[in-house]
Amino acid sequence: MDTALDRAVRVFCERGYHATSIGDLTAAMRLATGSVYKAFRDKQAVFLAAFERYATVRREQTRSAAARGANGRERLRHMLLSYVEHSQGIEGRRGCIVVGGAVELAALDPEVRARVNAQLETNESFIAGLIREGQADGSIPAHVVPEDTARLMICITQGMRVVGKARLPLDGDRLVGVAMKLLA
Amino acid sequence: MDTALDRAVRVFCERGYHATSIGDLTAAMRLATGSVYKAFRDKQAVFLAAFERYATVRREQTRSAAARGANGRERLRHMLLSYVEHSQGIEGRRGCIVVGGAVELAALDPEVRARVNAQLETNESFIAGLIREGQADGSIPAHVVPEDTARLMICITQGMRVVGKARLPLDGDRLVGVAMKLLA
DNA sequence: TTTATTCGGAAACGATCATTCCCTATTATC
DNA sequence: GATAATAGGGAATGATCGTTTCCGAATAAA
Repeated sequence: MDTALDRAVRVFCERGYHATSIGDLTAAMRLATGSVYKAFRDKQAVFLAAFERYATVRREQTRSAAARGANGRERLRHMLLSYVEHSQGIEGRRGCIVVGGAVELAALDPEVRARVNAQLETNESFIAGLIREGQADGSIPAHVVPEDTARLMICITQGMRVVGKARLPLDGDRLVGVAMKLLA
Repeated sequence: MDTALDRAVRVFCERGYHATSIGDLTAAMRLATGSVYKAFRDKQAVFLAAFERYATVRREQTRSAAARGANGRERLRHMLLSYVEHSQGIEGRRGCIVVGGAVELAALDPEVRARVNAQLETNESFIAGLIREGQADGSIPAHVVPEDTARLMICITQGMRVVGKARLPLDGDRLVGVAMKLLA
């Protein structure tokens, strides 16, 4: 079932919510129509489950990428680099279900909007935490405002997914090199 | 007709492409079904026309906002501030048709993807130009790389539209204050 | 005044959508 | 070994989609 959900994630990432038919889902999940409706109340429920699954996986990936840094500043650098990588190539082309949910459904579905907000705020808190760690270990100046910088970095990461979906190339080292100025 | 197209822009911004039915369009444009198909080949053509209309208006708004600055650095500051304002409140909630096109259609419609790319690259060139102006007038250090910084700023602006659509509040002065560090 | 033409409006079309229902295996229980 | 219960597969359903077609009104030409 989790593997079926992973396949649903891919379809929703690639095609978004409205362009994904139940037929697309059953084909991707290798499940019949009836089976999908046995497991989920309706299409929105499939989307919400896929959303949570995606968010969980991405949270872990982001955290493990950050963990590779030796101090707060380096952890932020690795996190940003990880975001660029995921915004590029096949995965970048496929897209992010959080960005898709925000753009396609935030205005139409309060339930989805709440999940998107929760995910964005969780990420923002994580980034702000990394900044504070950096200030504690001396790798980031004290005058950096964690909340403001974190919110701008959220804009950067979400924007990278948009640009990546449009297939503009992103150079990780150069982009992150510039972005690290925000911690000066 | 241009006023009808403006109404179509609003609907496509708010609901995206697939969630907007011809019925939604005719209601918003105050046109009958037949009249829409007299003026446009199909739904995609309406979207492309709305896209171009939106892009043109936004280009002018961005340029006139930038023009309020006395030097390159100040022009960039005003441009970023303008983007935050447009990403907030009613207009932010409504959304950006370029971001919507990128997220919802870039993977499915090569024609839309080409328009999105063109719009992003135009904006990026404009920003890179402002940076070079700032370097020429001494308001921006010479070691700033125009292309890399411009691409990151594109990520920032597109990301702000995503975050604004999710209805997270954005503080213009604080956000732009942080972003201006990229020009240090 | 009459005729031809253009323009907008609404009904009708086939296709596709999300959803429901029913049937068939398979497993577990007694 | 028989039976009840459950999970999965696929056809049927009503609604809605994008699109086409036809009709009437308004305008311009004759």
